[in-house]
Amino acid sequence: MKTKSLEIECQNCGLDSLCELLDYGESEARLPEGTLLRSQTVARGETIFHAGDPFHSFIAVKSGSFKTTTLTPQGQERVVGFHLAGEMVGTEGIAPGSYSTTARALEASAICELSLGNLFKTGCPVNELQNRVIAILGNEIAFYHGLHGTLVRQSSEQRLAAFLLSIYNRMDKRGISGMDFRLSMSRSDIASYLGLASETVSRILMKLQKLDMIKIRNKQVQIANLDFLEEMANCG
Amino acid sequence: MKTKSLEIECQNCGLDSLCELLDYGESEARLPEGTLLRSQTVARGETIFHAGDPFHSFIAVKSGSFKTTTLTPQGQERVVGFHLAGEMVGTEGIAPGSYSTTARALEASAICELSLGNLFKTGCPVNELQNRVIAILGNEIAFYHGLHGTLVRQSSEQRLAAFLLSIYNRMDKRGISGMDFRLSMSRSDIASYLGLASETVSRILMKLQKLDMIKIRNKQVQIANLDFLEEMANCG
DNA sequence: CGGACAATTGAAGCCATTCAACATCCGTGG
DNA sequence: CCACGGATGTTGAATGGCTTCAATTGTCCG
Repeated sequence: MKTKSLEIECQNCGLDSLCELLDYGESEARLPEGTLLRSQTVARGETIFHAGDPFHSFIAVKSGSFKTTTLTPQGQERVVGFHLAGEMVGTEGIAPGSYSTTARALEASAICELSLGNLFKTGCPVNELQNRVIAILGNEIAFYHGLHGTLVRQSSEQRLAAFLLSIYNRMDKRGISGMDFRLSMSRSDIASYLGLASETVSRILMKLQKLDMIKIRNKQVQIANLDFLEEMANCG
Repeated sequence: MKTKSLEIECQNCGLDSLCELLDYGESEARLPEGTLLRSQTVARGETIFHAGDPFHSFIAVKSGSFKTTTLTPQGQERVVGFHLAGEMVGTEGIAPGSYSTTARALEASAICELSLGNLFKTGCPVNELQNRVIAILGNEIAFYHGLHGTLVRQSSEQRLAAFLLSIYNRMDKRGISGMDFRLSMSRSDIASYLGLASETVSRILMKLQKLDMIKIRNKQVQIANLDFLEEMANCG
């Protein structure tokens, strides 16, 4: 692609509240080896953890994007999440102690890792650290909780409109305009995520374009009428 | 109903890891007033918080059950969660600082409340307390995350079978046999939760009975063939 | 006992899937 | 740089599942 993968600012990253406490200023040198791994690059298609792997660190997407998938009992992949720049990946593994999904890069990406095991050996104020972990987890709960509304609506148009809006909102929240973005995932990934057939995703996207809500060219999406899109997501 | 609402043991409650730290033994007297409110009774139909209310405490269901709902832009209620004895309610409000749902008792119930504001004024070991809060939140993330698989599957049979299984598993986890239980919510509540029409819920439940997977009489459900039910939830 | 509400059942219509064919994109190697 | 081939995306037609509307039955609570 011609578009360079944009690296988000630390201040717009989901891990920032922890990083800030750990290493802003001169303190980074005091961290145990391997505690904070900045901007590890990940090639397109590469996985950063597999379902069943032990949970080992907090991971935030620094640039690019990931999909998380589970295997159905029949052995086919089901997409359960997309993770954009600035967002966390793999938080579902914290309490069980192991990941329940496999995370794969949808494009050339970069991640930051913060090791949980080493975290509490640092000399930094643990109270504050834990409070910020609690805040991060609370945000994850709120996000996953809010998903219900967008996934369990009958009309495929509503679901797809809501999906596009969610990407718009998530990018906007991280300080990047979401009016124009690239869908790094395939149509069938979207279909799997929303519980639709990939053909249906194609059809609806074309329809949204005919209705002048979006302009879509391959993977590039431009939101043409935000209000109209929101109306469709809400009302049908 | 003839069936008496069963109060779960503290050791099977989602809040227990916190309560244990706070007041087992003789320490309860030292807690600030209103920190821990044990077994507040809630009448059927009563709400314990509304969407938009400020988050004020960790809430666990001690007995009975609740539904959490949001209002669609058209003003109709959408069920986004059911909360059984031993489970937490309202955790989605922690990070935003306000609830995004309204929680209503589906039957005569009881809850325990643990005030977040007063929590850290106690003389108890805050580190350990925070660690347990983190564990609780992690569990919530894992639960909500796992929902995706059961909600986003096309066949209504699969969704309903998975729904019944989830109740079975959740009761089992809390030390109550889930082979025989009472559905405290209405058919239309289930329908709203799963994104189906209430008529479809009725039809599928009757069909599951005809297939000898369950026995159902009004709200009373008995699982007759667990393996078969699991097979349907997984394969179709 | 009666009335309101909830649940079941039937019939018709629509929407999404499925299967199939075709078009386009994109990386690869000539 | 262009041609090629596999992968991905689009489009069409037919089937089937779920919804909708409607009527009936059943249940709960005054």
